[in-house]
Amino acid sequence: MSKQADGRSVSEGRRRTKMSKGDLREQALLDATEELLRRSTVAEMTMEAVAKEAGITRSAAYFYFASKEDLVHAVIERATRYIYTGIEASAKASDSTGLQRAIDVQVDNWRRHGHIFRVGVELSTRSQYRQVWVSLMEHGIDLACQAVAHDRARGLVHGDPEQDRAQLDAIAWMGERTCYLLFTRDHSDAEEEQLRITLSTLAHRALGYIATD
Amino acid sequence: MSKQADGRSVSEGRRRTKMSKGDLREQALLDATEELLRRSTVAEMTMEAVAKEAGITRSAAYFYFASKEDLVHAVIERATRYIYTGIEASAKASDSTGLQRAIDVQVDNWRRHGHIFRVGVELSTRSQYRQVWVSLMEHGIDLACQAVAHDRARGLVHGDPEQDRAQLDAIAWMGERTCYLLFTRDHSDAEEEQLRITLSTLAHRALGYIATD
DNA sequence: AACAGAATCGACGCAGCGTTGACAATAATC
DNA sequence: GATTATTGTCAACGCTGCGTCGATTCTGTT
Repeated sequence: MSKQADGRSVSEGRRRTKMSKGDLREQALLDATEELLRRSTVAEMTMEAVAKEAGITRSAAYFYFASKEDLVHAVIERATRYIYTGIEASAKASDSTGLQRAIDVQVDNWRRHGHIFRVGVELSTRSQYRQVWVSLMEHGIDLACQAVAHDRARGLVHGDPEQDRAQLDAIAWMGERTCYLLFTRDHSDAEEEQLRITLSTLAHRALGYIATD
Repeated sequence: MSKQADGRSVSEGRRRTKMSKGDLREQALLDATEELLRRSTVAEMTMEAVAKEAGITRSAAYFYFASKEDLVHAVIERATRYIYTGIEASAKASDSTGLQRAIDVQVDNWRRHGHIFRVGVELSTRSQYRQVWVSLMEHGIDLACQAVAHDRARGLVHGDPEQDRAQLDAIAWMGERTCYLLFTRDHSDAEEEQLRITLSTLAHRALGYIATD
């Protein structure tokens, strides 16, 4: 669909890569898209609307992004970069377990970037883009894995670490799915908290954390 | 979108409900759709193709189903009815726990009806159709709940049953998501077995089943 | 035979995506 | 500052695919 091997992002029309005035338009398009996606699904959102919101013509938009999907893809990538740094940052210590923190990070990210994550999930049903979403998840799972390993080193976990990866994999997708369902409908703070507790309890028990609940 | 309050299914064009020759065509359309959906996503599948496969014109198809989504919806409903009966049937006793059986049923259903389930997941990102899929899942969760209650009565589970429902909810969606990911890509039998084990272990530990692993 | 309803089809309108080619603005080079 | 290349813009076009309509044929009933 687009190049990815070379330096730059997956999404460019016929544009050269060089700093210029039009880069503002590119940003404007990304902003417009992200904004519109807050209230519509990918299918509902139209290029006409995006272009209008960004102050240009629909066809002009195709100068910057080769296709609608590429545009959406770019929005996700941009958000992803931002989110990644957030994940690393919150790896600082606290009194709770590393696993607990990993779960908190996931739920927090859904709270803050739910509109983007929602789009990621939607797009992940298209075979060409599934990998984008899966990769993002796997990055999170890697971090969770490290957190659990660290917890083990602190003697917080019993049982063998053989299955940790497989379990965390399943747990992460459980979090994704339940968060998706919660954050794409009206819900109370209490429900969020309840979900956080459920996921936490479940994960700690499953991995063999010594009881503290 | 369509009526649902009265007797019949959600999907009818302008057709009267009466047994006739054209009912065969209706079946043919459903069959054609199910067949095409084995190899395409909903978005990729075209009404032209479905109609051709069923031996009629595209516009003729609209005599039977008001829209493409309604047609797909009908396919899911038909399969769902079939699957429901299968679920009830497999509630017969065995040496394993009820929870184990519930998980086996889920994985088995993905093995057998994966192509339909995949479509359900795809369609569930459309707000109008999410409920269809959620309802199907909830039906399964209800059964799993009963199974666990029964296991408790047999003394297989310790801890309080307070959170059972919430936990099973999360566990079910974990199963859905991981099965979706596995069954929509090439995979070996071993991977299926591994998934089954992971889900099973995780669920039993989380709910407080007495250790047998 | 006559009639009603069931079923079929071709043609139409429409939304939305992506393309093209001509043109304007901006920057680079001399 | 004039020439040229690059960057950016847009209107018009073509295309696919969905859903609709009205005219027409088929089928069974009285």
